[in-house]
Amino acid sequence: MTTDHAPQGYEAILTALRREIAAGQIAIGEAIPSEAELCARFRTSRGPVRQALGRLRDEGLISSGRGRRSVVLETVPVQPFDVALSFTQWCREMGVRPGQRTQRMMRRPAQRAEADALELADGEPVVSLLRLRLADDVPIMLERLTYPLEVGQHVLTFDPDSGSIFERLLGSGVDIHHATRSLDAVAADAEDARLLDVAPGAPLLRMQRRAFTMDGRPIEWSDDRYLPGHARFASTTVRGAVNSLSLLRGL
Amino acid sequence: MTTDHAPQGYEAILTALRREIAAGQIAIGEAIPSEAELCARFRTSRGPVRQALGRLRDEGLISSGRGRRSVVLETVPVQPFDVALSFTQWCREMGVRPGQRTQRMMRRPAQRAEADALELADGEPVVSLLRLRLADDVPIMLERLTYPLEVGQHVLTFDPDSGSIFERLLGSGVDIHHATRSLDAVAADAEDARLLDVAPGAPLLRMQRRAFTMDGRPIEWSDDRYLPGHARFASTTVRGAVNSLSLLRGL
DNA sequence: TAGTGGTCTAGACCACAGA
DNA sequence: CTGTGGTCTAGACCACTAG
Repeated sequence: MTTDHAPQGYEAILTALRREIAAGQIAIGEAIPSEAELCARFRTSRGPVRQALGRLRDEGLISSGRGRRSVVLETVPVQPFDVALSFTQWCREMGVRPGQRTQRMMRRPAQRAEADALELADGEPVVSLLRLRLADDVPIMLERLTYPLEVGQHVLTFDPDSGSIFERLLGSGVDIHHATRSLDAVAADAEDARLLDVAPGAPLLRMQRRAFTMDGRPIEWSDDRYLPGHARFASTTVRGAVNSLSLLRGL
Repeated sequence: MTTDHAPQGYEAILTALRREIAAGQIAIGEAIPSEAELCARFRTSRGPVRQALGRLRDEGLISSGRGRRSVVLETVPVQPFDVALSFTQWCREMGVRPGQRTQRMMRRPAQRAEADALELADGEPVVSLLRLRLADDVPIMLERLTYPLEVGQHVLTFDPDSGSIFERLLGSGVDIHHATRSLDAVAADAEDARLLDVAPGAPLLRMQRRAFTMDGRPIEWSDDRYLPGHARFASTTVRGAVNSLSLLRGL
């Protein structure tokens, strides 16, 4: 669902700068052009220029401050929303071939944790999947997905081994607007161990996710368990910018 | 290092709205005042109002879009920079009593991984600490901190059981400007197991962090291992907003 | 002191959602 | 259709940094 038209307005400035930084045309530690120079180059006023620079700052790509030139930081790449939610998109971005082996797909009554997460009554029907995800044919992650029936019907009529459920849902008009994620570590249970080919009790990195529509209805609940060493999560925090990763107390 | 003066300009709008949302004066799912209303209320133009709203959007507190009113989301709290970097600050925010039991503090030559992370030559002197961190006297996290000597000297002349190293460094004029963090899961080694009181091999949530000055010099390298169940990391991602948590390939 | 980025003003046009 | 938020313009003043 990524539009690949040449961006206009402040997004043109944003992608141009992002590209130049990524390509190393502006080295780490070097100053980017001043706002005045960017205004001239893109024939625009300061508004759009500052909008683009603000985004780069929030992403941790540059550092700026009163009186100083803005400077390129050593940085962790920031991923767009789609990549953040879709294993398939993530693989593409990483240059590996995404794969999946669906273990189970079923319609059944919601268990308590699922009902809570999806804001359903206990026992209401949900669609649940258990899929092993592969990168270049190597098992990397085990995902347990749960959808309310209304959403899950689009999944039931879909071959889950054929590609991205996320893209399928978007194509079906399901509007995923925002998501919350929680990261912790768990010991592999028997099923995890068998499918990911590790010893029972081995440490796994778990990401639990809830996805919502614009009006706040939960439409997906997932429990993804990653093999450490094959995947990790990263973030950059800059003083004065937004910091979207929080440390919370236990469940 | 948090200034507590009454904020001015767009920050006044920001904190006012944040407070109202936090206090539940605007319930989840409800619309916040329109931009025009906020302009009138704060006697300002759209610029500052939009600056405040943009921040709230990036933080995942509200959702907005063309033609629609902006709406309060169910949300994960966003933590300021200090809280994100300081266990002591985090505990205060969470309403628990921070504690620490320093196991080791020493000056020694850098090991290879440390030298890499701090951009030092192999064997250059560093200051390293091993501290068990407690919340309400319960062990929660084991931290291994490493500083280049130049920074570490401020730590050596400090009683590490007396409080926050982060605050000590800020007070010594060490300017921590940005940080990168990486999250994965590891099995507890013998030392971890003994200090955190778990079985060897038990899963731990690991956060590795590098902190930098404004000009990009690394000034801290840390490896924090959290007991799962006592702490987890969370993030909210909103379509169109910045997403500062990235999934990366293995190390 | 000259130039920078941070903030603000007071307008404007547009795409879109909801009544 | 009206009002909303998204974007843009062309100015302005300020605090600050670097030369």
